[in-house]
Amino acid sequence: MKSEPSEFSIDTLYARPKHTDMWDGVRNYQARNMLRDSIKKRDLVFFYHSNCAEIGIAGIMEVVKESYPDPTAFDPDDAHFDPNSDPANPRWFVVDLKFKRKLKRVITLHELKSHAPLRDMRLLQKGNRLSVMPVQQSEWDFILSLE
DNA sequence: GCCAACGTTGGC
DNA sequence: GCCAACGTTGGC
Repeated sequence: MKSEPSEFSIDTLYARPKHTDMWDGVRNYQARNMLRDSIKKRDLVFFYHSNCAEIGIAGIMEVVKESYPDPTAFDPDDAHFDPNSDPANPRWFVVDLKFKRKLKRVITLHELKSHAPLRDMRLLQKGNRLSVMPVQQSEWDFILSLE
């Protein structure tokens, strides 16, 4: 999952009560579908820092609560308010994530691109802009071996 | 700040 | 249903 650290970083998550927060504000249907349907409790998730000085994978989170409606979609004062999301038929979803650990160092995008075993990673495909995307087990293991 | 890639909107 | 216009993402 991607976030701009100027908005919300791995350290922001750590500073939250119980090191846990909801992953709100996703407003893309493909990403929504993954949040809603595919991501399960106890899944592990890479925290990717985008659009910043050191772009790459910064840490690991754990899903502690499966999908439920994104409350920010119902709040007119929230930047992610969506008047078309009806509480009776919510359009957007969140999961709760708990900080697990930071990687020993940020594994940068540049470095990820340099490794053949990661060639097919969703993150590295051209034009990819999804903020939530799957990681294969083999990719996960390989990335952690780079630490 | 630039711009390629992509998603969404809305007129027709 | 098509597609031009527009907005957003995110690396550089």
